[in-house]
Amino acid sequence: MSTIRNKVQLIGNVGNAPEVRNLENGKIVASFSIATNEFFKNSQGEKVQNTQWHNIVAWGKTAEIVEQYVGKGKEIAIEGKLTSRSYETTEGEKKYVTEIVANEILLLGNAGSKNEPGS
Amino acid sequence: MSTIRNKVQLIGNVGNAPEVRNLENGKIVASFSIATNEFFKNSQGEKVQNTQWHNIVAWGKTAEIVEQYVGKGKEIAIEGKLTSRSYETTEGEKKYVTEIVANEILLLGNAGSKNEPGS
Amino acid sequence: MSTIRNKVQLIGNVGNAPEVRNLENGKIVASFSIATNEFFKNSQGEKVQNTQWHNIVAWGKTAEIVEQYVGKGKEIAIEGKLTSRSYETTEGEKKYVTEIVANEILLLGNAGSKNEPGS
Amino acid sequence: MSTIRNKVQLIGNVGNAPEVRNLENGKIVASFSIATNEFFKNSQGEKVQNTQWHNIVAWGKTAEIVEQYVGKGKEIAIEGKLTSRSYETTEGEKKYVTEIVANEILLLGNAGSKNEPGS
DNA sequence: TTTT
DNA sequence: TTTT
Repeated sequence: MSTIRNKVQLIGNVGNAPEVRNLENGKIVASFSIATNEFFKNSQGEKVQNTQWHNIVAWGKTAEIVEQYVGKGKEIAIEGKLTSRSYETTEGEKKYVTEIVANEILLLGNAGSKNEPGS
Repeated sequence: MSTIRNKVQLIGNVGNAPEVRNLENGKIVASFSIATNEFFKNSQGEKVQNTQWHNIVAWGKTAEIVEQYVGKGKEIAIEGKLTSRSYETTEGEKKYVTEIVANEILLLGNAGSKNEPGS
Repeated sequence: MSTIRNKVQLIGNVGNAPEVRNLENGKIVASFSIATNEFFKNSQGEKVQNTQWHNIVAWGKTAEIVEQYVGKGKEIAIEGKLTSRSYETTEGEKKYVTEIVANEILLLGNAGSKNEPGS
Repeated sequence: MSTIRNKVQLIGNVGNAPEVRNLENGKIVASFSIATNEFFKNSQGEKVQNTQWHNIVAWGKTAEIVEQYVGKGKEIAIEGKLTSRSYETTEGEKKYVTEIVANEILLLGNAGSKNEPGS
């Protein structure tokens, strides 16, 4: 899989408990969101925070790492590729989704296990 | 501007003539799309191409570079940050847009000027 | 400063107390090393660690951040460009040095202040 | 192979014909150098070019791509990890080498084959 | 929905 | 010279 043309690198905090599903075809997929926070000063000199939320999807072995180690609030680094896809809602409305398909995840700082908040 | 937490790097081809606008506040903004192509073999061993389209936005000096040098079909490298925003259509429908705000653009290969397709 | 052509990104641990110097020309420069650790299994299935050491240099505002927040053992992410330079020793021997000139540094995990090991 | 902790990305021109060797253990390795050029204005407002040279090493399948497609002067993008190693010369002098072990190579612009200078 |  |  060539990724040099399409690469996303994020360092941020996990926003929710990852959802991990075992598909009928035997594949495993994990999805969760992460927040990247940017801090800067506005024109009045006040500290301002800009938070961006990103949808992350992981497959296979990477999904298993998510299942074992990634929990809400954890600080992680991820690398992946930026993808968009569309689907139709049950009402027939077309929806567009942008996701990052992660190919690497790194636990940062006080990782601990998913349920033990670090040690 | 800190970008180490939120970074997108794309190498691909420009899909349309960039739209450049001079805003009332004196700022300049350019927008265009680029396609990243990934080639791989499917389960039947056939060569398959996966194309992803990305919305790019550039401000200020970077927008001026776009105006001068970036044209449809050109191969470029861009680096920026991944952002999402929402707006309401005139029909009151809420729309979500994901864009890459470019902070650096590099013209690759046989660039030429915007209107002379290379030499 | 264009960095899209020459970019290094490291996530690792600081190996020594950074040396910060105020030069005669009024500039400030900080230098330190960081270790990046890669873990893998060898052909006997044993866990092996490959550690690479990197020389980091930071100037100006980035050097001041180093002075204030970066201490031995801290986990950090850095981004910069890869540079090589040569110099002659007092014995007249030519030496080559490869360094990463950091333009961005991010403190990870339980950062704390330089002298208080986190909280 | 985890690369998220140690990543180098270069876009530049190949400086020499790659040397490709088939080792006794059946492995193949390619080595070459690339130049990254940075353009800026000095304190007198003159345009200045800073060129950095980098040693690239590629193994296996990536080495074969080098052998087939990478020639002197070509513009390429590479991604890899930064490594240092030492060896002793036949005179017993210890030498240090810094190299980028490439895991991905992308031919840019007017690629052509190695011996046909593009088409 | 995270974090500082 | 770091860390897990």
